[in-house]
Amino acid sequence: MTDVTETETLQPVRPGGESNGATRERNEREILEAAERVFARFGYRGASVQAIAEEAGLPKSNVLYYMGNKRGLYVRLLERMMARWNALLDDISVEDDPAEVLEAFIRSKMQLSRQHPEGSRLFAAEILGGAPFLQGYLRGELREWVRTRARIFEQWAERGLMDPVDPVWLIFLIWSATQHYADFEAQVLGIMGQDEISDADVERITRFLTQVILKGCGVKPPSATPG
Amino acid sequence: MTDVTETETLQPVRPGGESNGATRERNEREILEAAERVFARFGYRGASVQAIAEEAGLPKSNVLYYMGNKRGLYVRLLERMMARWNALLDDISVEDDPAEVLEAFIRSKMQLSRQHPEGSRLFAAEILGGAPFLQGYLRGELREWVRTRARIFEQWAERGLMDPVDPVWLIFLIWSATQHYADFEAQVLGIMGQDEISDADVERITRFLTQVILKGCGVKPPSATPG
DNA sequence: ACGATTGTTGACCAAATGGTCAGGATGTAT
DNA sequence: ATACATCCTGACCATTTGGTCAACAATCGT
Repeated sequence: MTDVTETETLQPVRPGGESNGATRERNEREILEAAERVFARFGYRGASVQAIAEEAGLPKSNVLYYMGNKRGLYVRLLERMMARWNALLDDISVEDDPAEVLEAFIRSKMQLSRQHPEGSRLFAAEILGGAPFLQGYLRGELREWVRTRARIFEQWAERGLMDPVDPVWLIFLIWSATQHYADFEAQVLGIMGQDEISDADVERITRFLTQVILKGCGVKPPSATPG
Repeated sequence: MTDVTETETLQPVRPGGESNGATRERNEREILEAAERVFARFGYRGASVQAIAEEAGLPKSNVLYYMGNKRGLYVRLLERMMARWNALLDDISVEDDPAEVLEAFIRSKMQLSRQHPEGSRLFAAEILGGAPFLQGYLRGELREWVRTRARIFEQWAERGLMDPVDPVWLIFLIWSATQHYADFEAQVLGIMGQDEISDADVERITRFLTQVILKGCGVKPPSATPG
């Protein structure tokens, strides 16, 4: 493809074959997806390696061959979910438009719940159980993330761009409202009498949340900044 | 000790002993509370009867003596939680003031999460796992409850008392926002750097949610109804 | 005092749990 | 073809699971 000639001489030095790596990659991917479903449904303790193996269509031994043990598999899934999380935490600045930022925030969080419902539920189950594996993350990275956003919200309020609401609770409000459609999907479906949440539903919900929350916080809709 | 002579002749007419009933009541209460904690933390499958027994300070056999089996115990806890739920679902009418009703709704839901955090988490875990035991409730009672409220919200909108937002998503928004502080308590505490949510916090959060949601829906604050 | 109901619990069971391991199958590169 | 690493998996293990049961203790109404 590219001028990999040099690299080719370098890389194959790795132990074993390379298409083996392909097999590993394929199996690990399927195991991870199966495990995500099972852990999300039954929680860490309630999920059995056997159930994960069956979900993946593999013998239990094979799952353990790739993943080592149950705990490691679980931690790996949590880390993968945190990585997805971090991927959409693009930086914002006081100079940005509050309406645009908040809408983008709601929209991206909604999409994350939508695209990875099992991961979302896995995370929820972990927190429900007291976050035994995520204490550090919550009190570290995530806390810092919240703190920096909160400061910006406060500055916006000082500039009269939005009401002086508590920024942390605003963040919690957005999190809970968006996460709800993944975590409580069974409840939402049961009440709406449907068997799935359509893309159109998601779009409407996103607009609803954006409208209510922005208006509720007194955020001025995006406008050409006055000279 | 006291002049119980009369009472003794009257009450014991009941079948079996009466202090027996007291013993049963006391033990069942403690078992239910212990079980609620354990189920909330580990989910249905993840919770073991042994763990519940230890939490209650009783031998496993004794727990099973009172509760029959694990499934029955779990169902009983769910029903107890649904009963608490229903207790605060007082009827509302189109004639009521939207602001008052919505505030009361937010406040009572917040208090339910506050007073029964384990029950709240138990419910959340059940829904997370696909609501295997609550399908009927969701598609029946609860759905009907939502439908009647939704109609009233719509009528309020027609009368210009609030914006024409989708009433069902408004209900979900309130549910998620309030439930969040019980279900995601570990996250909230981790980020706020506290080890408990104080009464004052709850009051402030309630006010925040009321303010943002009412304003966001264009609900006119309570006022003396004009002529 | 006495029979009956209720409460208590250790011993026990088949099944499932997470995990190990030996031994073979499958490939890959030379 | 040979050597070597990866892949695969059934057999096996100690422990835990939900649940039963029989024997015993406590309390009750009479």
